[in-house]
Amino acid sequence: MLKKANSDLVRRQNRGLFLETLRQHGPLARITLGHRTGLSPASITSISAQLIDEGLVYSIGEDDAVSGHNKRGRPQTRLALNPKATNVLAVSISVDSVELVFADFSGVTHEPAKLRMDTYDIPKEEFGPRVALEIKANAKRLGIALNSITRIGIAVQGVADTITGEIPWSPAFRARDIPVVKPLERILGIPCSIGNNANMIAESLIATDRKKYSGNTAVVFLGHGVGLGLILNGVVYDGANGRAAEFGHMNHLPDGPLCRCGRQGCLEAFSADYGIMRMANDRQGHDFDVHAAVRDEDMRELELAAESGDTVAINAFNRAGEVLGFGIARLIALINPQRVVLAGPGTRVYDLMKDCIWEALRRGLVHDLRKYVEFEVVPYGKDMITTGTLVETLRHLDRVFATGQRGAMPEFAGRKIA
Amino acid sequence: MLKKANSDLVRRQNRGLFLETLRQHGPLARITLGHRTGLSPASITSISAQLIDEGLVYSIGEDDAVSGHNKRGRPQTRLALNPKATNVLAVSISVDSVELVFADFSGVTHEPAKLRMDTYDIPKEEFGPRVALEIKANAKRLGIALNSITRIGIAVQGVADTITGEIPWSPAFRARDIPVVKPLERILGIPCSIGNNANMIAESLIATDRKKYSGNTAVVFLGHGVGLGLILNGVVYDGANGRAAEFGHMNHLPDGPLCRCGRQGCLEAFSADYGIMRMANDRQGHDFDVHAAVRDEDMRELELAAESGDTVAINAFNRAGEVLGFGIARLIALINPQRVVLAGPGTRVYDLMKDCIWEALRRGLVHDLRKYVEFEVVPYGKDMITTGTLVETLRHLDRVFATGQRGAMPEFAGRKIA
DNA sequence: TTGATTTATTTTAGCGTCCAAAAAAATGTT
DNA sequence: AACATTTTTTTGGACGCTAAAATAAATCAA
Repeated sequence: MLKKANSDLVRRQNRGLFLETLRQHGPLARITLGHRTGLSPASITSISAQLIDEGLVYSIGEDDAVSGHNKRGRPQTRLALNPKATNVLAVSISVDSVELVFADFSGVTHEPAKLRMDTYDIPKEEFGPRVALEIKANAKRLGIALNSITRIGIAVQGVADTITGEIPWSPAFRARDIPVVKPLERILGIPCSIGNNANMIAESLIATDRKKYSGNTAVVFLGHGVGLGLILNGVVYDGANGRAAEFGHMNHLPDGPLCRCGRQGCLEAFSADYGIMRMANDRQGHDFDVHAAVRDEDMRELELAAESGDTVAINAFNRAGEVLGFGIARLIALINPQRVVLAGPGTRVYDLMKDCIWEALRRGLVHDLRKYVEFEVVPYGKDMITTGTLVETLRHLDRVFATGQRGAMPEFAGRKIA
Repeated sequence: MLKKANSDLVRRQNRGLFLETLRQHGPLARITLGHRTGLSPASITSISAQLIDEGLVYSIGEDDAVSGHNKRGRPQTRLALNPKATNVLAVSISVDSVELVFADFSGVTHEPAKLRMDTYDIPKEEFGPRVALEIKANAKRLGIALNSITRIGIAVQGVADTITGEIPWSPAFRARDIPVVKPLERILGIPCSIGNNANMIAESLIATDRKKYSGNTAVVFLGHGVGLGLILNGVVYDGANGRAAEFGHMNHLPDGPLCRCGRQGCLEAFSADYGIMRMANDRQGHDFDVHAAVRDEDMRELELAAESGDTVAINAFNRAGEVLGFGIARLIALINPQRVVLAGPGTRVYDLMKDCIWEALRRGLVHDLRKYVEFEVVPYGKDMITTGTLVETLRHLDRVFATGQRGAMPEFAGRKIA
């Protein structure tokens, strides 16, 4: 259904386009902005005057060697996002650790603050306040005024409900339905949003190469669990309850091995670290505790064993790859993405899984569908999650600022710092 | 990524909104259009004057008892889509049959023309021309000038590639990659588009109850095959190659029974009519010809047997339901839709499958995801497919006409009728 | 019958945003 | 110093929307 359009929409959209373009390409001269956005020089002048006036954008002089344009004529003056316009914060939650990354409006980050926290056993109503406390302390430490932060993005390992702002289930917590967004907003008075790790990785991929990833892309995250970020028509897909893409808990084999979620035969029960470890230990029975976190060194050891020819270890990784392959086959049958990206620490052993993934794809997917999909394994950087969270958060702010009326941000009205 | 906005966009969007609103609600007075669209009376006057001038809309007098407003004051004059503005055509392709439904711009249809055609054995390059011939003949018979038809929508059982306009694979054809859109466009000189049945059913559901279905909805079609129409964020999802949602060929069980697509263990191999029939005949081996169409009377007979207590028949339907349930569980894990709709002739025996579907959902899906999804079985009307096709086609035209410049329709430029 | 009242539609005057074209600015070239 | 070149700003107008005023067309009430 279309929406009513008027000059307000035009302003919002073109200001948004202006900010987006600066964010993507970095500082640009007005003339270049004109080319990139398709707007006329006159409009660019007008919009930039406003944005400069509002403090969102500033002029960074002539900057000597503007590549390619050191000819004659009036020199270009480049415009940039004003770092001082506002600050944002990315929070990444995983087992026993919470990471905070502060950034300014131009996207420049401070050194990440990695906090150890006993997430697993913390009472659920204490978690939000505890994080809020840490945020206050670290902001203070870095000399960032709390009221200069206009938005907080949160990434979580596990299921994130983007609508309620809670964590319905996560390997990081024993408890369920942990409220995060509400307590943080209440205590800090700053708008928050939450999403899952895989979606954030998808966001960071879009940011690094928009053209490549902004079609229909599925980002499969391999690690302690198996996650999925879906980019559909250039936008990260959230589902009806903000809980889409529970790829790890997509059933592979009815009545298969026990999964952390309590069901049997989920993909994760084969292909996540604990599934692989269980398989390697040949312990299908209930003497294996699926809830125990697999220690990184144990996993490394298993990888080494496989690489040096241990058949039991190799079989475990092969099986993980096979099941993953069938999962991806199902995914492709449903979504028909242009591109499937494998990411996460689990890709370290991609070589041990590769052949089985492909064999499963051959067995489980018609050639017509398979042949168009491009596969890619991306080297995993831990910062992909916080980067993606920041990108998402800043883009949201761009849209808000594009309205050009602070009044259009109800969440800012009468905001007080607790 | 945002797009540049200007007054052109505003015009397009508001004219589109105007037409969409009339299409959805039927004839409306200007004042009501104002309320529905959010546009001011002045704008409505201006837009309607243009559309009337262009012949897209006309005034249908006062029409006596305008419900609720037979009070005093200046009477409303209602506006309606002008049936004479243009004509469209929906073509529905299935095994041995091609159906043509002509409609005018207001959506009023002529009696469907159901043509018998030996689709299965027709040489692939003859199919398009053959259909074109039938279209010409039937248009003539109905007194519809070919050049009054501005768009043709085609629905097909099986896989439709919306980008190439071909049918990569369909149970209706022995051949593969049957060109449809190109020959029709070449011979008739009319823009065509193609889609699959399940998507068209999804379109027709959106048209009947926008509010209910335009969130995230999955429409599962049960019949000779198993299809899926995905409505994501209110829009029917097509995938990267226009071939999304090959739900029927989503693998259920590695190395399971042979499917028509040549793979083993596809969902369809259990839950489509031929899968059920094979199971009932207890013929897992290769003495069962998966390519033979199941006759409707045989299927009815099996249904009757099951309903009167035949355990073999009951087991076949139960198994079909179980596999379908696991398929839906996987679908929900990936997409997290608000609503899952079962449609198609296969729903006749929903009662025989219901319990197994639910049991499979219980086994294959975490409760957290399951609890939010609403299930629905819609009575199947054969016309859902052509209705959906027409709706989709007319909406496309609305958008084209909304530009207000025939020049904006490159496909119309210099069009000649062969 | 006539004027008051009511409701729908059209007209008028003005606003915001965009854009083409002209003007101005700032530098290089000769 | 005059001209050339390129970027940016200014000017003047177009388009589409809207509030408010004007008009239209009916009912109601005396």
